[in-house]
Amino acid sequence: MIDPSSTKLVSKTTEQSSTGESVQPDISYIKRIDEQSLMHLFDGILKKKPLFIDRERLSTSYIPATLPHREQEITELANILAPALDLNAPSNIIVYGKPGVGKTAAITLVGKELERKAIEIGKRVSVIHINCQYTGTLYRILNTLAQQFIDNLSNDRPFIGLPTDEVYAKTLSLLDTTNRAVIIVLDEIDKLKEDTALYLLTRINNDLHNTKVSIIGISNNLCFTDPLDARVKSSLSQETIVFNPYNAEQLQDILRTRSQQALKPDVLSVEVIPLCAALAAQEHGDARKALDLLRVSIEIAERKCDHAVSSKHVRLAQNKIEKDRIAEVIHSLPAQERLLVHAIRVLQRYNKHMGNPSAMITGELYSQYAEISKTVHYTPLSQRRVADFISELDSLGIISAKVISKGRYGTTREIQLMVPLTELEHILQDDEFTEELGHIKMKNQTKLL
DNA sequence: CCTCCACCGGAACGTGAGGAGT
DNA sequence: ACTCCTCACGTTCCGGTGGAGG
Repeated sequence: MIDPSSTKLVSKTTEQSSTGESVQPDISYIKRIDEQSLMHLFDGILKKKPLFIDRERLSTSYIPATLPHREQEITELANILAPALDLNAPSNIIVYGKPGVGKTAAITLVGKELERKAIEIGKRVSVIHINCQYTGTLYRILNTLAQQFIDNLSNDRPFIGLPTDEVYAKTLSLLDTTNRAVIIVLDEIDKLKEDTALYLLTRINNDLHNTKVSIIGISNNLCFTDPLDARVKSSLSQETIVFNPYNAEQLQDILRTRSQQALKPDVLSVEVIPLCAALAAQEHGDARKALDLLRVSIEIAERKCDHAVSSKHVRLAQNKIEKDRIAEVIHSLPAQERLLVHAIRVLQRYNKHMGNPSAMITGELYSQYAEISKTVHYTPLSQRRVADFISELDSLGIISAKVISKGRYGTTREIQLMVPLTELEHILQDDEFTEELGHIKMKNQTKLL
């Protein structure tokens, strides 16, 4: 976030000093801002009565000491992992469950307890968490693993620029220096880009003498093992644990427990927790969503200086979360994909103007995109590539793209904007292409009119 | 019933940036 | 300078696909 006023300050002062004359930058107006507003900038905020005691407790990254309604899964995990304390390799586990059902939290909790217990009884047990979304190749996984065991005092460095088999060999030698158990947690294991990685990792114990390794794979996708090699599949899923979605009542429990620790008493109206829970339960019982909703509701109430949070704040929070998400997604898109969003915007505006309620189709959208690209002096990408962008925008929830057959007139995708047009236009207001495309929209419309 | 359109979407491949060892 | 790798981004090719229309 860049504060526009601060950029103005910078540009003004540099402008003055760049004239070449030895003039001191005029800072009188800065003083004015200081004295008149900045001095009191935080006063009002500080005067507001905070509703939080400990905001962190409602953060999705906070891992509480207990996880309500996950006792059974935690016990199961602990039973399977217990052999690690005798330096035996526990069975490999696959943990399934939708986002926000406590998979990662439960495993982190059990992992920490396992490491603590190991220290207590004088054994070496390490639990290493790797997110395959960011570390999706064998090479990177090996590097991450190796880094955990590199002796800080030695000169060993992470290896880059070596053949993968050499990195594998070096990682093994680092792992195998002493008797220990290592549990590798592969979060979002379905994002792993190489099947060979799983093959090697599940057979790693054959190449080790002192260390025992076992794998915990976490996946949202129940079918992710389907395309895998049968040997990998059986070795990876020796044990399977499924985390079912929380229902609304369980979500209420979670929210109550957390808010008791996070908030001052009597801050929440009675309907708030049931409403947050119900809204999150609609989306596959996602506790993260429920917590976000509650936290943002409280923040909104706090900002409005309200003494209690009501359903009104929850609704506002729900809107805000969705708007922020869409805006963030669109702003972070690469230029070509944003040009496609502009094409959608222009077509949607045109259709609305013409009173034409029908959805866009791929061919139509591609032509509009190509025209817009040329206007801003970009080379339009191939239709194949743009088809992938359309799928991506669909999965991001910005549009809905449905494959339909128009019979003799071919197969296409019917594309509908899922964000209100005015909101999309608002989001694109400060986009780098908007100004240049402003007149095109008009030209296009008059031409088509 | 068959044809055929306008795409879909998988597969294979190319390119170039970037990082670090040799 | 070269090697060995990842990774992002893109293209071309081509076998489907499903229903309107002949």
